[in-house]
Amino acid sequence: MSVTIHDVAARAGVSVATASRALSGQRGVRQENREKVLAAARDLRYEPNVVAAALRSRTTHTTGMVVPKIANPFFATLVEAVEKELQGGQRSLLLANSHYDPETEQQQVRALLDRRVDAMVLIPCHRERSREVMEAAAARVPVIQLDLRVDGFDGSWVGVDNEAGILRVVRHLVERGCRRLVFVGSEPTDSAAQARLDGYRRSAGESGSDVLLGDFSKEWGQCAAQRLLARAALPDGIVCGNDTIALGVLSALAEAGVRVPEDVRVTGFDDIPYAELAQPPLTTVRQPQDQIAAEAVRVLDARLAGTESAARRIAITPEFVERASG
Amino acid sequence: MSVTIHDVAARAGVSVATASRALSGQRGVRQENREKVLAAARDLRYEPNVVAAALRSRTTHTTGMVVPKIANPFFATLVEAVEKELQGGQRSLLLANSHYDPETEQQQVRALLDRRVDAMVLIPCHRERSREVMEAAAARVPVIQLDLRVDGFDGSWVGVDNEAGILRVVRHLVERGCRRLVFVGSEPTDSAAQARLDGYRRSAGESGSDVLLGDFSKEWGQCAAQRLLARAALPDGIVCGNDTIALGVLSALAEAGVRVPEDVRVTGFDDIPYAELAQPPLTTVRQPQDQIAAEAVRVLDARLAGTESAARRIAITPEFVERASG
DNA sequence: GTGAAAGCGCTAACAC
DNA sequence: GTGTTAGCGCTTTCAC
Repeated sequence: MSVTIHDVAARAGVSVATASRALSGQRGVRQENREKVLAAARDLRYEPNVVAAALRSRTTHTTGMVVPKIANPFFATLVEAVEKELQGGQRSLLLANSHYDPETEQQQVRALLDRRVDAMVLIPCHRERSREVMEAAAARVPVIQLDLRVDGFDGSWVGVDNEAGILRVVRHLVERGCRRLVFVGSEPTDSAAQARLDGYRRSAGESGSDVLLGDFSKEWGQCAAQRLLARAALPDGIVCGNDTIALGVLSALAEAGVRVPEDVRVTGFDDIPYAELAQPPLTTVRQPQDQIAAEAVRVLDARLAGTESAARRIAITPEFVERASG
Repeated sequence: MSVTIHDVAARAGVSVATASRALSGQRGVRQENREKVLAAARDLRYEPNVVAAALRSRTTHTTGMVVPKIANPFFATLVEAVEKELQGGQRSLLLANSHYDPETEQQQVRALLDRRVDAMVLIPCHRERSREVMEAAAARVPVIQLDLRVDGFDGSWVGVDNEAGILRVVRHLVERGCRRLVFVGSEPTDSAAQARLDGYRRSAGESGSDVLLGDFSKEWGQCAAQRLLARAALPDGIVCGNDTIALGVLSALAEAGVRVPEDVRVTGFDDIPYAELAQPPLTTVRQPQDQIAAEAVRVLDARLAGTESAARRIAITPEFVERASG
């Protein structure tokens, strides 16, 4: 069979306890013994069984993460950033996808809990229907909500101030002379969709009621653009709920021969890598994903260390990025 | 503490052995007892400790995956597809990122091995320098190489026929009248970069030697386009190593006022979701990621079941997608 | 079909 | 500082 800590201890001429201490870098082992153990481990090509360690120590050094859709570059970038933060602390990432379905999300969270993750990074796919599972998770391990959050749930959250972002966009468009705005966004099933819609309604004056709601896909962007093209008059500014929608809108407008920004200005949200590649490059609102991920892991670490127990809400003000489209 | 299988067994009035058998759905338990155990588990809200089960049974029902860059939508889509396939078999995905660095890749694979994953899905970031770690991994658990592979390593692989894809693109451009082609791709550090470059060199005739090599980023696409613009004469066709490069090329050309496809035709590879949104929409080669992921999991399952032991090489012919850019 | 008992490989008390 | 010992919670022989 494979070599165990007993073999290492025997070869080093110490007990398994000492071997364990030396291997896990604890202090309280004589330097000479520590070296003997490490040498023995190397010689025998010892590979620690972290499953056994996890069973005994009740910590798996694994963090669970559930995202609505990995293929969305915005979430993928977030996953990458979280993975990178955890990596620094020698932890692994157990990843699951909810496909924006609260029931799948619930199963996934349960599976992660069964696997005894130490902590969880969750992007709850529904403002309301994700509450139950969030509470269940938070009752068992430290949980941080990333980007999205559950209404009326008293848990920690890190994300951007979505309303402020949209306000900034609308102000910009108005300053550029836009008078007839329209919002193309997602049905407010998740908290970001809700906040962006709220922000638009509050800041867009008379245009505040002109709103087209679907989901956060490029297909919806294309579809919404078709509807706008079918109107008697085009708006002079299209505020999109995210970049993917905006990219869809842009492609449909280009196909119809509408000029951006001359005929109509278009804006997005998120600043995904493809926003700057659009023709024209997309004016948008940048989410600092590395910062969001770093804060999230920091909150989790504080909870794990017992340093902090109260729920934290960290809203980062996003950065407005002006490009040619708006 | 939390409720264990002993509590469930006690409440059901059976031994832990019977409880274990009933809970894991094994046959050889009287129907009546099975139901009593299941009812007890439900009443007590029993949550199995899969860490303990894994220690004893030596299977974690977890698959490890290492990708070069999660944020790349091509890889993200692959991750999503693999996750979906595993999900069907009640398995979880431990995900890691190599950042295209063989040393990081090695650490990540080691960490996954330490965590006793049952199998691994690897996208080796380097044709040569990933060999050592691939061999180490393959010696311990079933491993499948996805998309990329290691030169001269006798392990299973699932991906597309990259050469065939490029051949098809070049043929198309030549049929459209292109005579002065150029290839903008990545240095052949990974197997796909190599195969695409080879395919171009073999099929592009006299243009076969006109090649600009960098990496698979949009920044490189933009940079390469600048270099082409600085030439005395523009080529009439730009074959890009992937879509991200092509999107970068397209944006730089648009900024310079070059018309696509009138002045120059541009093609990509992968068919990421943003390819069809480009202006003009990008002609490219589609990789059937769902199919690739499904085949990969199937190969792994066959190895785990002991049904198959020989290395399998599955090359899927990719589909040519003609759009306006080429 | 069922139960008793023996570990899986490790860490954490506790004694020295 | 070090060793002995007792489990972590489960699955899996092996008897019956």
